[in-house]
Amino acid sequence: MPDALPTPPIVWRVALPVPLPRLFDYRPPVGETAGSDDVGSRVRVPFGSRELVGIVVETGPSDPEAPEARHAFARLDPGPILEGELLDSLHWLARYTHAPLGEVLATALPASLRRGEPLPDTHAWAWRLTEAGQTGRERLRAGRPRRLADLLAPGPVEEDRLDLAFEDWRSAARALAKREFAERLAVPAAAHVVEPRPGPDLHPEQRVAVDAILAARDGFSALLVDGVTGSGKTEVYLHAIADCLARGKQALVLVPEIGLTPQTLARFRARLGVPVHALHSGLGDGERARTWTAFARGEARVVVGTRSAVFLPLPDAGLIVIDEEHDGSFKQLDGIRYHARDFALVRGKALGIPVLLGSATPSLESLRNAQAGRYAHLRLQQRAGAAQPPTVRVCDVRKRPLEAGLSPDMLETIGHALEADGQVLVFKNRRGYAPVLLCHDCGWSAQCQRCDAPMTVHAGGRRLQCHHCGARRPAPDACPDCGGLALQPQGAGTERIEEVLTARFPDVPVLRIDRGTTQRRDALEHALAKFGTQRGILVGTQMLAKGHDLPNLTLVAVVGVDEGLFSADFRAPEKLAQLLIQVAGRAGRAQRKGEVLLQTHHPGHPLLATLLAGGYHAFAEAELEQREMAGFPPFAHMAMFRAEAQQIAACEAFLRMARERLRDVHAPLDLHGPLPAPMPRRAGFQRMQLLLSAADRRSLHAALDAALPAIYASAESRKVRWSLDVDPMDLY
DNA sequence: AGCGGATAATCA
DNA sequence: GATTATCCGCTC
Repeated sequence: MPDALPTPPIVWRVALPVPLPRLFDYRPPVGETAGSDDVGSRVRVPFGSRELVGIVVETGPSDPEAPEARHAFARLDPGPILEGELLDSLHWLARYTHAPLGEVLATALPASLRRGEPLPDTHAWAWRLTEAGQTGRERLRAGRPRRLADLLAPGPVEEDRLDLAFEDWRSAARALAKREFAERLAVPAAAHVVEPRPGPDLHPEQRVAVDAILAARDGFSALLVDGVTGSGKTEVYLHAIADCLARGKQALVLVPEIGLTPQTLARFRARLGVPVHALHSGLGDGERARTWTAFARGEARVVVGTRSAVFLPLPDAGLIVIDEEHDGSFKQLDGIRYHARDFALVRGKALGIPVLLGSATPSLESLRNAQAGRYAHLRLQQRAGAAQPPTVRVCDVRKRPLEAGLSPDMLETIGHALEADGQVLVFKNRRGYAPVLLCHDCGWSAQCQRCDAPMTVHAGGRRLQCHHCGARRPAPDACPDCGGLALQPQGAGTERIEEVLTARFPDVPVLRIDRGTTQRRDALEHALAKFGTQRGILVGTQMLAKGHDLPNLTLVAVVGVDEGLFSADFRAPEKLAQLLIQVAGRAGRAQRKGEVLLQTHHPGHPLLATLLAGGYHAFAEAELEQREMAGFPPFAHMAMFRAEAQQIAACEAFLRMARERLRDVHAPLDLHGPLPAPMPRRAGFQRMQLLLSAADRRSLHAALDAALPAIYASAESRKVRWSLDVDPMDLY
């Protein structure tokens, strides 16, 4: 009988947050054993000279060929924190983005859990009366504290219920607490349900949509809720979510970065009768981890969140909603370049639940999927209530004198709207005073020192700022080249438009809304609330394009149309059409009929003509034909390698090497590049890119799978910062 | 990525 | 001739 070989120890195969496309083996801490139920648990391990937190993704006998595995320091979780559908879907995401699994798993976890901190408590808070409060309650004068005390008299009430029961209870609670009449206590976060409030009656189109969603609730399907502005898409979501909650299931609602307003949350809270969690970048680490854990434990039922909320565990999933599904903010542009909408669809499929995609201006990808029968297409073409669609007019400004880019006709129309006591929105997608500072004598213009881009003029002409790297400096008084004093701001941003309108209409308030004036999340809400419905002018960028109800808005004036008409990016027409429709949708949401004025030098441009004559869907149809003829997405599939380094030669060497490795695998690919990036120098780095395009997704992925090991291993890759972006949104 | 070790450039 | 910047290679 041969000698028994020593049995190899069972090791953990751990995904670590490092940019290396492989797993690392560890033996468990001395005295512990590894088993397959460790998969999904966090472990703290030594890695070179440092210490990292990783996730066990496999267990098995150690590889006898490999150097002996080190011992892990500790197992951090008693059981898996990533498991089931979420873990499977994250595996899929790592394969699809061709990113290391460890980095994908790290992006999916809230920061504190990524660092290895224990899962937080998920208790809720409630208020109750103290004994002094019980006896002293009757002596309180009528008012908020008394009202709150009466509410608490029968027993403790959760804060979520107080949110629904009366506004501003927090100040009343503080008053009671100060007198030691009431106290806050931790209570289990049971999914306490109060009676959901019924919404308004559905109109027939909404009814059809809701019925279709409810009929589909027992399995995966994608439903495109394609409804014009004001058609009541949110009401449709709310009905679907209420049904999902009534069946004891969880609902995930994804909204664009600027869509998560207090109003949106208040509306969901008021209607659904359960705690509605918010998840966005403004939240602290602790709060994010608590929400994540509450979902993992099945305690939380509904979340409204931005992109990263797509990573929440949903053990009792019933529905996923992606509102404004066309919005660019669903795509992450750095780190793991995932698309939250697409990942949500993958999760919905794995979970066996419906996924609603809502928009007034669906992405061409989604429309194509609807046409091909992969998505149910639910159209809402009527505006709810009394609202009527605005009239849209093109304002030809050729040969007209412009004042900060505003034509006389435009100014006159604005004046008329103000005389009729209306509100006017002037939309210009450029912040700052002017996009360029130019010397009229010699042609010099102010460029950023670290980027290939002109600096934007700010502060009424006194400051220069780079919108790409954040550099700032005072504007020069004289031209640095010729010494002349003929420096002139060229073109107009929101700041200059505000200046011109203030001078022209001195007796009405002019409010400017852009990233310069409105940094914080709720600042926009406050500013708009303060502005109210009075006669006046709003000047703003994208920020004003969606959401906010402005019931007295009668005129929307769009000034920067032309810049979008001739961009090299194949997605530019789609983005412009979506923006125009979204901005136009701001007008006439209530009783008063709205008017939209598009100022352009190209009144005959086919994009504008099609959009005006046939609306977004006519545009989309024409644009899809263009894309098909040109071989662009959604009729082709793309990926982009990007590289940046101090030396452009290093970028070029890396991308040429990548191109050769991709050619080696003989896949049916089109390779474009290496080419300079649209902005060849940014923040001091030289940048180049290599575009891959394939008629079918499978060959694109097969080629990448085959070529990436050599690309990772190459010497060239260590001399640059490089990334791979599957389904890039910006080619130029 | 991040770290340690090695080599190359800089300075009293 | 020692100290600081850049290059390399490795991470179970």
